[in-house]
Amino acid sequence: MGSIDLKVVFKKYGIKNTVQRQAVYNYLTDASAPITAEQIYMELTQSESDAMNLSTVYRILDLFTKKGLVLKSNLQADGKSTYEMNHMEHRHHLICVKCNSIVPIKGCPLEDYEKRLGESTNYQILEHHLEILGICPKCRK
Amino acid sequence: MGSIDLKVVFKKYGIKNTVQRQAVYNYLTDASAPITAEQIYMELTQSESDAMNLSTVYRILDLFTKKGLVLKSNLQADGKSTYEMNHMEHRHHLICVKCNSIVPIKGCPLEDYEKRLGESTNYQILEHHLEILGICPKCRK
DNA sequence: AACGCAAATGCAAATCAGTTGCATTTGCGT
DNA sequence: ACGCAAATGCAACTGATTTGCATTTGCGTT
Repeated sequence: MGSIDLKVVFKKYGIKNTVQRQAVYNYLTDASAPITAEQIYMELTQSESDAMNLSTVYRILDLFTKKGLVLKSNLQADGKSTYEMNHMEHRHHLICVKCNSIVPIKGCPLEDYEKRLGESTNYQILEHHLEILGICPKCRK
Repeated sequence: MGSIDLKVVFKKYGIKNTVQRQAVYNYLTDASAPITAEQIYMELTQSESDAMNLSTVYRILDLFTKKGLVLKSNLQADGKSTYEMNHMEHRHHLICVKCNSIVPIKGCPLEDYEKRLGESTNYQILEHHLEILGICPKCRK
């Protein structure tokens, strides 16, 4: 968890080191699911030491997203954007609708499909977001 | 197109018949891609005869969505919601990151995959959300 | 064919997520 | 330790969507 490590990580990405950025980074690292800017703000603000302004949270999330450290998505039904760490390897998750547990899925079912889709539509396909919802073995009982 | 037909359709869904609702319904029926409330409002307001208030458009879209007549989604990166007729079939969309246009994709690449995934993980798969981002032919130039 | 009332609409004001301008503070290279 | 560009805090703003309330409209009833 050391702040020394983070300084190095940030430098690699050309991101200036600040306490606020470390707090957001650490919070995102610990988060097991995509979260909203508001959630991050609320949580951090509760732990006094990491209090910061909401607009700063937005600015940091935008920065991290631009630098490729974080993934932003708009899939939420309520229209709020969510953010999560970019684990670099393209990944999808299986979400249990009962217990909300999230499990990463091995492999991506869309690799070939994307190629074909790009050819048939003449779009330059850049990326995709996929989440699969279901009920996990434990909750099925 | 007939308003007589629509009256019947509405009644089937328990929707009271009004000129505004007919106008929105007809406009959505003719639209080939998901559109925003604003777009519907602008278009209808231009054709004098169908002029109506923006909040009415929102209310009608909410109603249609609740009744299952229309699908709402928040895929747009710019935060606007889009609406389209519910053709009852499971659908995904291709979103242009430059112009934000949205095009429905024929077929779902995940049908078989879901079945296999369910077997291998022992999850009961319920549904999935997928958005594919790219650059459309027009914007590629 | 007019009547009455609940539901729908118009309008303006409110709300909510996210953004921006600007004064102040902080990190980092020298 | 110094100085300046970049980051933050704060408050005001934006743009999409929602809401309260007065007015209007659709539709079953007489």
